[in-house]
Amino acid sequence: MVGLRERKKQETRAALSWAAIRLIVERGYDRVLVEDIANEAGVSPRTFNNYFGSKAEAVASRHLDRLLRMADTLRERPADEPLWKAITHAMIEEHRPGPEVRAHPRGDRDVWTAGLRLMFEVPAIQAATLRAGAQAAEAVAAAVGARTGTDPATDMYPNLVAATVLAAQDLASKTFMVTGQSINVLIADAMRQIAAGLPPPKP
Amino acid sequence: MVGLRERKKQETRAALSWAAIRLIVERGYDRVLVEDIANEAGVSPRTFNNYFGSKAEAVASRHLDRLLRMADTLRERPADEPLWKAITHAMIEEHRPGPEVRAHPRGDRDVWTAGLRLMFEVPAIQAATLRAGAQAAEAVAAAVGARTGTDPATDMYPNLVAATVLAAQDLASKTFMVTGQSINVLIADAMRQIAAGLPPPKP
DNA sequence: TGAGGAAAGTGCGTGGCACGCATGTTTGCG
DNA sequence: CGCAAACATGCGTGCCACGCACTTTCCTCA
Repeated sequence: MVGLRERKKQETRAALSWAAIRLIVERGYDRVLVEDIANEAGVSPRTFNNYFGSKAEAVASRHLDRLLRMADTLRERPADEPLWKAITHAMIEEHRPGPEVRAHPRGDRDVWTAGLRLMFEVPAIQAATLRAGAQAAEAVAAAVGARTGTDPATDMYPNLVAATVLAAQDLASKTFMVTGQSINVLIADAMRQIAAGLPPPKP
Repeated sequence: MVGLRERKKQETRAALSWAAIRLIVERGYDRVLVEDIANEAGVSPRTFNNYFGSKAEAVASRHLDRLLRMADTLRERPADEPLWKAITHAMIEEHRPGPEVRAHPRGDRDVWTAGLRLMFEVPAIQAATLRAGAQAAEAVAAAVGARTGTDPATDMYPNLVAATVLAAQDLASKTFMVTGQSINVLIADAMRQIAAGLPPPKP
């Protein structure tokens, strides 16, 4: 049962995050005040900091949500599916624009890549994004642990897998941004190389 | 030729970083002002921000330096050494306390682990540390690219290797912090698993 | 060797941010 | 319907990051 309270809260959170991204893409990071974002989202400036600890965190929160959904998706893959196949599926799955993206006005490719660019180029946002990745890695490690019968608290294995997966995700995004190749292909390629032990290319 | 100017600068930088770590370990992150750190390092508060953009960055800078030295070390390994062996060597090499650590009063194990703890537990420092890792990853990718004849700008391979190596480094540190196992053993183990393609454990 | 210039250190001022606290307002539940 | 908890808001505060102008220190080259 999801109360109206919880729903409103998620809406406000999403509105703030969207507003932050949109305004910062338009004007640049330090020409956007917290006040602007709050106004855009129809909420008081003080409320902004009830949801996010900083502008950067607001921008990164959409990334975090996506990664956490990926971890959930991984949990729901059939248990007898091979690990690497399940992970690759989960990753690709979450790169399809969700309903809230389609519902949003002008949530198209340009805005998406512009947002990506922020994540890699604005120092404060890069830091927040990486931190989101670290949080998500815990969730992924838990999922991998559940699937392989290893304990993330004592065993490096699931954490290694999680960290590697997150790295592949970041790298595929970065490469997509630069070369424009299909992100699904990039992800699949990265995962294939990792599962093969990253052997040096034979020249 | 290294002028006195450059030397002084590095000394000030190191003094600020040390002061930041020491004070924050003692009192906690938000009970240390930039002013305190500057005083401790014998420099004006304004000067602090000529070296670092934030308290967190000052703490993370030692980590960054270490990782960059690791990239250099990797470049200097014999060219005919297998890639994974060279990387593992470089990683372990840089985990020996350098001369500036031994020279420093009380630069012992407890301070080291306390500093590590900061990196994982204080949000702002975690973010700065991760960002340092991302910077270092570029240097490592360049070294791997040089060694394998791949181009980090266009090829995912060296970047995948770099990201994975950095992840192993972080994870080994974290595991060391929790379990107290030998960091060298942890690094070697992590690298072995990665080079083997992270196969799921057969129960 | 000493004068010019670049780089580093410093003091001051400012806009903005993160957050504690107190208060009003909405929501869920018995 | 009414109460308690959760949430939104306003206000105030301490700190921070940084621009600018000025002084001091060091390097270079004629």
